[in-house]
Amino acid sequence: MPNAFREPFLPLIRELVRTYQAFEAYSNAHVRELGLTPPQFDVIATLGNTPGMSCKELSERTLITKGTLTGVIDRLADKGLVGRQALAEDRRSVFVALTDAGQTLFDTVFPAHLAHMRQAFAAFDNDDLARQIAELAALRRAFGTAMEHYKR
Amino acid sequence: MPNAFREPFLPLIRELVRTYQAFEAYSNAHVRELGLTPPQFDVIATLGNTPGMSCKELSERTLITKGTLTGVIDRLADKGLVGRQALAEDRRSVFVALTDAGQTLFDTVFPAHLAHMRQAFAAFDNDDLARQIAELAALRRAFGTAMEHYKR
DNA sequence: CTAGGATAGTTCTAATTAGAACTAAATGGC
DNA sequence: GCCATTTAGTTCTAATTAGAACTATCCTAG
Repeated sequence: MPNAFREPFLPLIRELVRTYQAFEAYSNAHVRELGLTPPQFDVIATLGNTPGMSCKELSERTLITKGTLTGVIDRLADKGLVGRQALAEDRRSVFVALTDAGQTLFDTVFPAHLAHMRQAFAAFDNDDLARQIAELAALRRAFGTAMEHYKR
Repeated sequence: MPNAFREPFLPLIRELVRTYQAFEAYSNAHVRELGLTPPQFDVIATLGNTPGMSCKELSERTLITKGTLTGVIDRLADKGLVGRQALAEDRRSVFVALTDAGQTLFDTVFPAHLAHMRQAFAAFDNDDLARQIAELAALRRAFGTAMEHYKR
């Protein structure tokens, strides 16, 4: 959203959007080479080395909306990578876990992806990372606070 | 993409994703109230106060891919907000500009949206903004550099 | 205990996304 | 001038997105 009006925050918005897109481009280039879509990878990564979890928890952890998550899980189930089970203690809930094939895939692709991402961060030390995290957190909180006021 | 492995950059990735999503949630809540989708708003904002431009330039400025842009422009044209024209000097090109109705809408919604976004940044001074821009730019360049090496 | 309200997951809609395929047009090396 | 290559925009596919509607289930106040 360019166009003048001399608002000093506009360049920051632009930088945030471009940084996020650069991240996605870099991360997703690798994920797609693994034969997965980005959301599919997120689900597998989140389920990896866990006994599984409810759709609700998976949605919260991956930030994928529940409507979309159903489709993502469907397609992963079709690939034989995840399985669904009813939950006895809450019959509205569905328990989702990696299959053996899914866990095997996780064991292969997750370390590879970490190595891929690590390359982008090679030039940053821990102080750099901590500083960037703090700046982003401040920004995120500002949007969250503004959102609370807006919804009022 | 949670899961241990103790990689110090993982929290930064998470923060970037969450900050971007917080931005989108805040920005889009307002845009949707204006009766537009986020990409539609971007196109109108980009075309506002300009004589118009080619699809290619519009795509570059909004970061909307050309396949998607065709659909976005189609729907804006259906709303009577933009018009298309052939370009005499390059017959492959299409020139896109706001209609009078589109420019009127821009004159109404763009300042409103700036005011909306300004609220989120109220607590930041110009030094804050400059610092955040610099941190994000460093991060973006790191992804860009890693991407160049990856493509090689 | 009961009923109203909240919730989990699925289904649905309109829109968007990446990227490929395509056609028409432009470009530039030879 | 010719032709191979590149490019602009459209069309297409599979997947995803936000959010609403829905059904079944759970929770809690009275």
